[in-house]
Amino acid sequence: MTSTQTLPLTDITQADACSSPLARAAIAPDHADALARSLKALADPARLRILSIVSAHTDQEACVCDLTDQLTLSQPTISHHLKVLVEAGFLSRAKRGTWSYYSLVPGSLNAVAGVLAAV
Amino acid sequence: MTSTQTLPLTDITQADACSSPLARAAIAPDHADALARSLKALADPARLRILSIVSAHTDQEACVCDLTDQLTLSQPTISHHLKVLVEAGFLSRAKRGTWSYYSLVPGSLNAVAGVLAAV
DNA sequence: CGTGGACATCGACAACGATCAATGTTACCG
DNA sequence: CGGTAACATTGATCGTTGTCGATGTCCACG
Repeated sequence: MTSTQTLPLTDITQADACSSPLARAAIAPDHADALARSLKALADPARLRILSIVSAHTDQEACVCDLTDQLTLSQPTISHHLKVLVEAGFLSRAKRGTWSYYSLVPGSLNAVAGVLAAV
Repeated sequence: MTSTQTLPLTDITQADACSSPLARAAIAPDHADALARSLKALADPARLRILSIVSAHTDQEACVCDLTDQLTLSQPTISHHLKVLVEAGFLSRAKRGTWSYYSLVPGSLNAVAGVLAAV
């Protein structure tokens, strides 16, 4: 194949020759920022285990004593993680008597997973 | 086939009265650790934009000059983010001539999304 | 009331991570 | 051969974050 160098398909307005054309638009910066915030709330082993323990219960609900029992972390640390997950919209808090019950926000995890797969 | 419905619904070794029974097992600690590492690599706006820019190209491939053009970050910083994404298994690097081309590892994002939805 | 239990908040500390300037490395070109 | 362009690596800085002990708050129960 002689390298005739004839590739005038279009006069590409490309910045450089190394670049290939785009099939679609990239993610918007503020969208990336929001998704990164959600992922940051999930990107911790303790918080993932908390979410899993909560969702493993039959009523999708667990109290803090369930978590302090299974995680080898101090109670203030677990409270901190719970706060992060609530503020990120993955858990909701309900106080009944002396106990605080945390439950999964339905669809929140699947929403992030869906957005992530679409990146 | 033996039914796995061997749940002794009676007196479970429940720690406290506040706890409800479990429907399934929680995530394993080392599994949570691995997932957290993957999510940590994704939990950054710049890295999400990099992945999006790469996957927006028709051949799922982009060179560094494409990224320095669109991201308002220094070239060393972008190189750092690319290294993180490669080591996490989301991107692969191919050097051709002077240029380095990064391409998506097929299925890597969907795999994390799937695991995340199953937590 | 007062006491104890369940949980949240505060303050501090150590480790991590995102960023950049400077420099190094490699390939292409005259 | 220089020289330049593309990209990686290094070193340093500085904000962020996971963790814990100490303390505070609220509720239940004698």
